[in-house]
Amino acid sequence: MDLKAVRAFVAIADAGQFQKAAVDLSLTQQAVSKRIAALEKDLGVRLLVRTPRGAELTIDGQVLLPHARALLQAEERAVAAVRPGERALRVDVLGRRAATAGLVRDFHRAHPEIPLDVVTLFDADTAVTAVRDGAVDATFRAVTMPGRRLPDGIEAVPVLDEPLRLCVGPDHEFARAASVTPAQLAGQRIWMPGNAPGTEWSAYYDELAETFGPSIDTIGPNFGVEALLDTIAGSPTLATFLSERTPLVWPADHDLRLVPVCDPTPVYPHSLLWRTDNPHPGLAALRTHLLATRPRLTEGEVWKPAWATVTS
Amino acid sequence: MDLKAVRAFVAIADAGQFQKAAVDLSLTQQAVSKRIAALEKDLGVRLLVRTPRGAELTIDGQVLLPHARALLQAEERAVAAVRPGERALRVDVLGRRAATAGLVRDFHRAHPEIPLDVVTLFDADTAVTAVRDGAVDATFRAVTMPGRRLPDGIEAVPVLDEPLRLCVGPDHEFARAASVTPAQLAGQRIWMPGNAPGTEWSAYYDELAETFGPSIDTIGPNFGVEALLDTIAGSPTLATFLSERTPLVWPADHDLRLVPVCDPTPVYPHSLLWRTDNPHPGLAALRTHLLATRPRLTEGEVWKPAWATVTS
DNA sequence: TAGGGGCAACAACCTGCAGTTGTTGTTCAG
DNA sequence: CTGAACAACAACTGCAGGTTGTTGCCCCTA
Repeated sequence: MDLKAVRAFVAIADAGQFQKAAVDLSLTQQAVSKRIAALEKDLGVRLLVRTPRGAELTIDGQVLLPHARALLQAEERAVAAVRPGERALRVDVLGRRAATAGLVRDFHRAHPEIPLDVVTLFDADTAVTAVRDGAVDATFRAVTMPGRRLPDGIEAVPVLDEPLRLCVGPDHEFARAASVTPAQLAGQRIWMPGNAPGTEWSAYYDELAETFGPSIDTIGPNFGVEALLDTIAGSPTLATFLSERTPLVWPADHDLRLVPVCDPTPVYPHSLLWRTDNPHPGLAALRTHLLATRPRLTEGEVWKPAWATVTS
Repeated sequence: MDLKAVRAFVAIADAGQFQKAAVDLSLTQQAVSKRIAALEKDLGVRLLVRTPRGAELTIDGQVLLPHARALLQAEERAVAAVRPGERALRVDVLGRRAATAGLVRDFHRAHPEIPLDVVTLFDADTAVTAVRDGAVDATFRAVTMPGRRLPDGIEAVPVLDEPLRLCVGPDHEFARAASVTPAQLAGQRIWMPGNAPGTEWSAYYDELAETFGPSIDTIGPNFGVEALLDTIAGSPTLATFLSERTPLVWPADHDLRLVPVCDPTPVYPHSLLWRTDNPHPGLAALRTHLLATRPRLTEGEVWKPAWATVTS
């Protein structure tokens, strides 16, 4: 299917005749005629009945018309999404399964009128660079990276401290525990696949392991969260960290437990980063929304990596 | 924007490299490379970063990808809508403002899983022919047309008797009447634009005028229902017929009245027509839904044209 | 460190299609 | 009966989109 032909079809449906449609499209009548002939041959149905006074839609034409308009609209949206200037608000999230993706979803529900594009960049470094260059308008990250400082003109505000939960199967040693302490995790095997080295997730878990002693496998093949939970559910020794905010379709036949971790509670500190002089109107709305809906900090003592402390 | 290029882009995003995408598309790597180059030039942004081990999405590429998929999906739906066989259920309604359009909307709400296309054909004759030829699966019409009989193999069942309401402005003689009788309408001027001669609407109002004596203008330019209501609201003599089921955005500043017509109540008899041997699964669902939600007949005496009486 | 493999871009060529101009055939209004 | 309006048909042309052949880059391995 050729979009130029579709555009010609819609133009004729609007104009009622080939001639006028051709003028609208800055083409000759013959060119329009050919486009329609090609489209009709493509689809195998007649779309227009040619009369001496113009053209009328056949039944198939009537049926196609709204779909054709939708198609052109989809094209327009696609082009607009990457058009420099006046494009949709672009937000980078750590991962589509992470809690920040939920925050963005909430924002979209609250402000459906603001066009939104969500991307996932490789690591905080890439994300900060992208924000600085204006390639994305905002990013949810744990600031700052170890040994790094934010570039000038980039602002950050903490929006969510995400407490970790230990996810274990029914035969695990902690399956019936009301809670565990990080100290109890020393020597445990915790599996966190899908965290590429160099990302701040990986750095976070590395520091957590170094501080409290569990062995955390942040590498290894990532076959998706379903496969991960499958493995956890069947193992008496393996565990993983999950957030209670992680939007999951919990498999009904897996008897998994989410055990809180306390004294201190390891939290993953999400902040919103943006460029101070970014004039995008959606950005201000996003900041306002996030601050308004920001939950209270976790009660009790929390732990986060030293490098992740936000000054604000 | 060229759909072939978009398809190449999505193929690369899925495959991770030009080479494999080219194989998937049954093209050479060079052709795919050219398509992407053209697309990038078109959009004015770089979509892919070429690496020695394949290609990765840029930020713009990440943003475009879901839009590109949506675009291809819209194309697929458009093609499917006119593909002979296994296409969506096609229903013809008298007009998108008429009550039958509301019935179809209700059906779609009740069965969103059944793909539906709505068309509006010129008159009952065209509609019945279309049903006979299989071009549409069902039509809502007033059967039978004067002097016509339904072709063999076409079945009809009455689904709605739509009572007419007289719509008048605040200065009209009947503006404060609780109801009027058709006999009272003798000599009144009633304006029903947009009913082309030869359609059953027109035939209906002609017979109504002949039976009870009002003068009904079924011709004249149709500037849309808003313009009609505008005129009615300002005139002390003009009136029009509306159905209370007509889905309208009632203009707040127009003090229009809908006066019931009784003794007898003129009703517009909508029936569903379909081809007995049409195997479309959605058709059975539509019939079932309509019969289940069919309202009781209007109370009191009703009037309808002799030719519109349904034998069932 | 050299060599081979894998990948994408570049170059040259070729086919065909999309556009143009010119013309015909049909219908309708005056 | 004639002219105007409209769409289809015919012939020509240029370039877009494909092909094959080749280069250049990077990475892995011996």
